Amino acid sequence: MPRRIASGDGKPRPATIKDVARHAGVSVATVSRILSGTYPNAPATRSKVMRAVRELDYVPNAHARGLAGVRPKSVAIVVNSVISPHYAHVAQGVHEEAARAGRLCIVGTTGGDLERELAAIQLMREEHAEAVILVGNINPDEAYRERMAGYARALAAAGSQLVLCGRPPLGPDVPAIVVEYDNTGGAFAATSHLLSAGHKRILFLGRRFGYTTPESRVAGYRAALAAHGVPHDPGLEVDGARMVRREGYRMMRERLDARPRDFTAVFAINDLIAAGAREALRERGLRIPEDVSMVGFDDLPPAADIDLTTVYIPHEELGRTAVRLALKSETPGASEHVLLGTHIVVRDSVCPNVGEASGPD
Amino acid sequence: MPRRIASGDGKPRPATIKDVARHAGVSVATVSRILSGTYPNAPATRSKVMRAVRELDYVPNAHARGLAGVRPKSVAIVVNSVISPHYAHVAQGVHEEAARAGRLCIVGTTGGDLERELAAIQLMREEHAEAVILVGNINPDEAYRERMAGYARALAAAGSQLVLCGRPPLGPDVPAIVVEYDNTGGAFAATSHLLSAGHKRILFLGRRFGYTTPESRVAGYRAALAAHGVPHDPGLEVDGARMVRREGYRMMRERLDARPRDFTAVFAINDLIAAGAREALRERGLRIPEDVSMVGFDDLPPAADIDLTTVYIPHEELGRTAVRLALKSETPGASEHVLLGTHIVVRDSVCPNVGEASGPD
DNA sequence: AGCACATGTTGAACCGTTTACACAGGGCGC
DNA sequence: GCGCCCTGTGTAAACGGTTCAACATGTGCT
Repeated sequence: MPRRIASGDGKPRPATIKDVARHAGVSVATVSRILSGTYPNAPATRSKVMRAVRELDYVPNAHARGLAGVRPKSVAIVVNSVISPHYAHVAQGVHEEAARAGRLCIVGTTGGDLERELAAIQLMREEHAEAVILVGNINPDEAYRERMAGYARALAAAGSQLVLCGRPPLGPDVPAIVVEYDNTGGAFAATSHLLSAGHKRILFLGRRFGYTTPESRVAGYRAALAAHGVPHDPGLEVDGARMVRREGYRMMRERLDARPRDFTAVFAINDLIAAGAREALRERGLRIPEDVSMVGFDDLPPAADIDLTTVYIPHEELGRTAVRLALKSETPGASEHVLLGTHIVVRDSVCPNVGEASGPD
Repeated sequence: MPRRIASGDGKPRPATIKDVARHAGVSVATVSRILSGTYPNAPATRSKVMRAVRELDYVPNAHARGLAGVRPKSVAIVVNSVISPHYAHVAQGVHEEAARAGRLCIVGTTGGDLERELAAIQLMREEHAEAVILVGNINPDEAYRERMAGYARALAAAGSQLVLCGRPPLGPDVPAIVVEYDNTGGAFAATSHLLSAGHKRILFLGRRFGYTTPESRVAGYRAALAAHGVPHDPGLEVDGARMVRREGYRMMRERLDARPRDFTAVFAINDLIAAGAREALRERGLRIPEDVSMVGFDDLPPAADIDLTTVYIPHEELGRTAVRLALKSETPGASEHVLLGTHIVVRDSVCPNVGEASGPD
């Protein structure tokens, strides 16, 4: 039965190491050493102390320990949102690996707002976490680079390892571990898959300038067209804003409203966009894959539900790798660059193209 | 240009409040008071200090502050998994409200394992977070109650407010804020919806004994049958293990393998189960809603994709309310009980039943 | 001129832990 | 019997903030 120490005014307060020391009849140093387990100690003393710990229900104070120079057992992660499946899966990987190493996770969300991201990092500097993992797509303009580089150096000075996850390096002189996945290769494979089925008019849905992830995927799309000797029509690249289902619906619907259909296949920049576009096509009586072929990107839950052929990203592996590398590096401020592979997952959303090279109708 | 203090060996180290004080030519007490903003101070001093803070890129050390008796600005949350949509949405609500209040979130995951949950709480006690929010379904046996009650009191003693989110109270004498949603009412509404369409043989998919959430939903199902004067057939309640898609598929598939179909409608305990069951039905050539009507529970992403009528749970509101109530209560150890409403969301998965009362065939 | 009083600032104690350093006592070789 | 190492323990000084009590300084009142 744990008994709580009563302070002067009768309110219970958590037991401290001093209480344990008094209870066990030893000094605080002895208690500390026995609990840390890294110093020689006599079995008799040890059992006395452990009993006191149990009886008083003592847990060490993380703040005091942190102050005393022990790096806190925590990993910080900054994501756009925790309900966006990609971020959630990366976060899951981070949590798994962190839990395995006995670490807690400190999570900050940004809603895609750069200022909120920087504010979160600032708060995390105060926490002195072992690692600060920034995940996801970003618009890396010059001002951002400047500020983030400063934060990177500040984190290194505070002893925290910065990790960029699915985001390009900040520059050669900025200390950070970078864990990326192969966007361009995945987009190349997806586009090639459609091209091999005979499609030549492939709509790219969700282009977005300035953001690294969409740009890499567009690059893969174009490279595949070039490799197959299919002419590139910029008119087939549709710009999108947010990477959500509704936006996919909007893009496809507006496209179909604006002009006759001039494509036989769609490469959606991610599965959510694909799901939205699919809905807009269905409203027009167009079915997948009979009338229109489609490939997505991400291989997240909606893909399986709608039988979508898509590109698999090792979401959780990204998170796990980020934590592993960060905890491995002794000296914060390490630099490293890892690229994880992607691959295509074939389901039932692509049919051979039997129509005209320039499209149906 | 922030300049970092160089320690003896040349390595940069983060600036401390002493550095700021020296740089500004005042005492540390003055710096502390100006930064906390709660004491009177002269404008001239203030600007001197603020300039020093900027120039040295000073951020306060959360551990030191925590040690000095200021409650850390953080909220802890324990969930089953961060990729399970329900938990993710609740967590999103927690994050939103926490971010609004300038708090970081400390997240622990359990994978549904009670020991890991208790271990996470133990770690969180060390952190002295303002609130510890436990979310989700649980199997509250007596041993669990005992231990959790002990933890609740320990948290209260440490000044942290315990919040149970979507989980029943631990007992009258255990200090905790409880935020639940109306499982029974939602299940009643869903079942009534099917009954009103003329269905009398309604399969309940995903019963699970001992767990609070499934039990409340079964209770709502039975109450609706009783209210409509429809006899209750225990043979229509199918037991499930985990609340995932695969399990829904398994249950429906085994049911259809085992005996002729003796139901015209399905009430799935959640949307994931519904999605899996739908797949198994489709493999048998049974379509929704033409051949079988179906209602789910949760109103999470898969539901919209498969046009599923379902019961809406205020996931994010649960998280927001938990944080709001926890931060509101001055004295940790407050007790409160809130019940949030649910309502049915009608999509396209229910048809009027035109067959026999006892089912088709 | 003397006093009360508000305003700003400071020195120092304190929070709970780790750890460098000092030291006690026992076994051992000389 | 003496010095030595070895093992285990204690003392006290950090760590970086907050805050209480004390103290200057300036202002208005008698």
